[in-house]
Amino acid sequence: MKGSLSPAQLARVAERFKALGEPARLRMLDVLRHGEMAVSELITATGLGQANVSKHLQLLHAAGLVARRKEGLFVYYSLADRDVLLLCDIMCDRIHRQGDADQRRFGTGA
Amino acid sequence: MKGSLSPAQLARVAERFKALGEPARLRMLDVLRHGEMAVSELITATGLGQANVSKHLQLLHAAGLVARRKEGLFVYYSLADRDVLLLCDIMCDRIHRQGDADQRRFGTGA
DNA sequence: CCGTAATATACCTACTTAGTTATACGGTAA
DNA sequence: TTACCGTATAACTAAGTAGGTATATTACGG
Repeated sequence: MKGSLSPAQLARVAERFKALGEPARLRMLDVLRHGEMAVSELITATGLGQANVSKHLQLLHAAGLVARRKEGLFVYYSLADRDVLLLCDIMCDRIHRQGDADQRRFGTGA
Repeated sequence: MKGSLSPAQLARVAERFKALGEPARLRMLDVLRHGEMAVSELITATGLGQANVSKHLQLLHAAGLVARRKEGLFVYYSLADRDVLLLCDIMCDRIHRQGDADQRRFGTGA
């Protein structure tokens, strides 16, 4: 029930959705589906720059979407909980269902 | 399965999450839970400016989150489908569950 | 036709942010 | 200690965007 949310809570909900509203971050979360991963692995897996990945991870962590674990030189990140994937899957379902209906606004891809 | 999404589809998923990542738009969607509503009603209900509401509605419509219906001078907007609320409720659930744990980053609320 | 109401859009300003490069921090190994 | 590796952060640029005011568009009533 969204009506029971204070403005601060509303802002937190928005913060989290906004964190999901970036293709690079969605890709990182998708990569993390395979399990806990160090920053350097995410860099390799996504092809993004090191500083960029680090910043995205800070943001995802602040939004409570990923968890951190330090071990020596490495910092391992993982999905905070299964809701993260649940949200993504619901949204992806919509994409698949609407499919071609949406493509007209994008051409055939790219 | 996010892995099956093309870059274009990934961008669409991000577009939709981003559309949800704004408190003003979340409020508008929340208001629309009561049913179809004209722009002027949304302006009154949210207290936002007319041009601002109109722009937010265009964005929500482009993201496929709301539906439009014209009738004379009025344009009625409504939630595109129940997934919109489902997503919000899942996210709100997280907020409620994590509750105080998150508040420490925000003080007692603004 | 003209005036008016409801909505959309153009334009502007201030703010946010993705991405980059360079550098700082923290931990390890020699 | 010094050198090095993994990660974080600072500083900057460029692009996006929320919000406002003013104007355009559309549809109705007179």
